[in-house]
Amino acid sequence: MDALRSIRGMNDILPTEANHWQFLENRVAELLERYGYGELRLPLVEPTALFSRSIGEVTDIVEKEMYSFEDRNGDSMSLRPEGTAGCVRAAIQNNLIANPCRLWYSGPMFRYERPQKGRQRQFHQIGAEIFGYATPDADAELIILLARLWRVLGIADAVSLEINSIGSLEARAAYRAALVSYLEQHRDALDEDSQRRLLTNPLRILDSKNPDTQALLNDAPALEDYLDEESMEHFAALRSYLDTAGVSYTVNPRLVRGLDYYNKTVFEWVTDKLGAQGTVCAGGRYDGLVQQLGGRATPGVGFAMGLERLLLMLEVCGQLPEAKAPDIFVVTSGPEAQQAAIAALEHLRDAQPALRIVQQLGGGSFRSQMKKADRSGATLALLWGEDEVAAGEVTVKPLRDGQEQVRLPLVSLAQTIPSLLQQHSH
RNA sequence: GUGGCCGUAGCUCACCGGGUAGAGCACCGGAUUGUGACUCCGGAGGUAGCGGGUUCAAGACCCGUCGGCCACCCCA
Repeated sequence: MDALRSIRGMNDILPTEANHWQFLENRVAELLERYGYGELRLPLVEPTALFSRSIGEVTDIVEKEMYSFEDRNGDSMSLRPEGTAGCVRAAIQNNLIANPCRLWYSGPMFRYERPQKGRQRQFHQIGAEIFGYATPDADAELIILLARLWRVLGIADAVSLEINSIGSLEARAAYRAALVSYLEQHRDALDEDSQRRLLTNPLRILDSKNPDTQALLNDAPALEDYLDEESMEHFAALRSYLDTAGVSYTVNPRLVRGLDYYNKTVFEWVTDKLGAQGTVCAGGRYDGLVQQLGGRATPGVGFAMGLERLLLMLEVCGQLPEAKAPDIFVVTSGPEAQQAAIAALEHLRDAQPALRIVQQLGGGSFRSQMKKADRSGATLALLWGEDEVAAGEVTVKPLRDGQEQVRLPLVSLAQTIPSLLQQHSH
């Protein structure tokens, strides 16, 4: 019988890697809490309509990338392809937006795409949203927080910030019409994908990777010429906050985003170190979304970062934490010694809860147990044999620095171990 | 959804249309019967992704399929 496999693009995270995940998740969570964000834990499955109404009916995400199905009641539901929609839904449903608030969430997202580097079908994001402030200081806080995060993670030199304003809904609609009208006159010069986007999502043509298309865009109407006064002021204020905070950025007038709900500010942190999937974190403002999803009109702004991509960044930048070796590896010889060791180790764990203590299971010759002790990377080996049991003692052998082993009375083990570890760790 | 490259031991990879498919690392045992690392000796581990075809002969060539990687697309 063929062994079953995980679904394509949905990967197991193995222990070594899980350490890296914990490291990253802990750093991000600590920082968000420091800025006063509260965690929200959200369902992985939501009504399909939540996503089609927020992300946009004709976006690729909704049209061909969602895992949608009917439950036994016949209701259409979907695995969430992103986090903002669910967060907004929860904020409305639980009336979190009665007052302004800062929220964050994390977890797996699902999109049916062809897997490649930095892109899988189940991927993980941490996102944060601010509700209730129309002012650009909210946009600035998020971006400044992120700049700090990259410094904390040691990847600040490898990412750069691009920002843009896509204006109000009305400004964007006017611009879209002008852009489409221009591009339709040059339809034949457009690449195939952009011709398709002309009908579905014309603004996305702006960040096409096709050089001919980009050349054509040089003479196209510019988004910034269509911006409304309020959006321009908002954008100028944001830039000034960033300047003051010392956050450097480039204004990319062709930066749009794939999701329909954005207005005014959009931003992306990008890198050239991850191949084709260079966006590590992205976000923007969505002042109409809460109302669109049935809540009282409430401005919002937020971001999401891709954890798989950030882990790749940490690896590239040499910022992953070292594997955790045990502090102590326990070797025993004979059944009496094993009995004595089990009892003694539980006392030690009571007295020193922070220690990582690994006991050899399944017996084996003393020699092979010692080999395992060495391979484990432990700082100290604790050795119990007949002699030690008879004497009520234990042998402590340093494994890393070539120092001599010592024998201790069992009763003093718990209090002596910390200084021995200190002394012999490399 | 489209295209390119790739599937041989747990891992990294060799091989050559013709003998029983190899190496390094890892693993197990021993040299050292209570002491790891360095060294030496031995061992286990493979239906060559799967299915079909060509051939006297296929792991190798062809087709299909599944999987992986990369790019397009999409986006975190």
